[in-house]
Amino acid sequence: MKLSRIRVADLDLEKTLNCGQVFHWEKHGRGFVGAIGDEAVYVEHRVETLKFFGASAQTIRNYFALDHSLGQICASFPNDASMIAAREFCRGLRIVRQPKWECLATFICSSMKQVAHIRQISHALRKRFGLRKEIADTNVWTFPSAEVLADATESELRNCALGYRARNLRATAGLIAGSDVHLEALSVFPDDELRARLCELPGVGAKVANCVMLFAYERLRAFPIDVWIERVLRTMYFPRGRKVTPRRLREFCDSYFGAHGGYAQQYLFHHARQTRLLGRHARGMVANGAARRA
DNA sequence: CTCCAGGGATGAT
DNA sequence: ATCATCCATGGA
Repeated sequence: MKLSRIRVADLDLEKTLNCGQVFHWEKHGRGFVGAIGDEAVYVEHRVETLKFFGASAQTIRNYFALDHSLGQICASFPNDASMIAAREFCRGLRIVRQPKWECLATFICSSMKQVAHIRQISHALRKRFGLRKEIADTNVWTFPSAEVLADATESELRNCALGYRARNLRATAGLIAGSDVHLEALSVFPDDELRARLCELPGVGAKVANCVMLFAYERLRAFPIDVWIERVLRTMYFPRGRKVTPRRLREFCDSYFGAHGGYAQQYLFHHARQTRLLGRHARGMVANGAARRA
């Protein structure tokens, strides 16, 4: 396995692959193995250098979004205490460009699941329905197509620990496979219409739609609000807020975090999770340092 | 054991 | 328009 190299500054591969935007990369040796589309890939980050095998430099650059200017993106964040801390902690974390179907399907499976279990579901679906590839003396599996999952029975999907999500995944796979919906074609729509179209799919609501927009359609303004982010918002941005409705939270996020709100969201999410801030063992211990309301 | 998780769909106020 | 419930499953 002869590794190719790309010069790259401003990348934290570990945070990028473990922050909860993508769920199938696994540590292997000094790097990670996974799949980019149907290609099995090994990647390893050294100082200022990304070493890789299994795909073209162009594919690697595109997937890891090495063209995103993190300097400009971070400069666009609001300068409150929470954002500054998250920005510092997540230095080098990039929002990658995921294949659309894979991202949509995975996030349909994500509802009411911890990140660790989403990884388990992703792996189970790949191993049961995907294609096995060998890389770096180990195996990885590609994500199964919508056609394959549409042909699976609900019972077969439930065997991948999907629970009640199996019905939604199968139904949405059917719409994609039957050409009722063309995920690539949705790229032409502006954010609001894209979100509305995605929300028409079974198992897709505002949160999942925003994840798919951010992680697969490169809509860097999309701001998914999940239970973690809601805790961050209520604690840091709306302390002593009594009647902060979901609608009010939504309006705040869309206006306050700016053009790269999705990046800001991912940084806040990963920072809160990794530092166990606001977790159920540390609730209420973050009274000071709260950001001033906008 | 209990509690909770990168929510969504449905039906009742 | 907001609110309550249910939905499977497994990690912590």
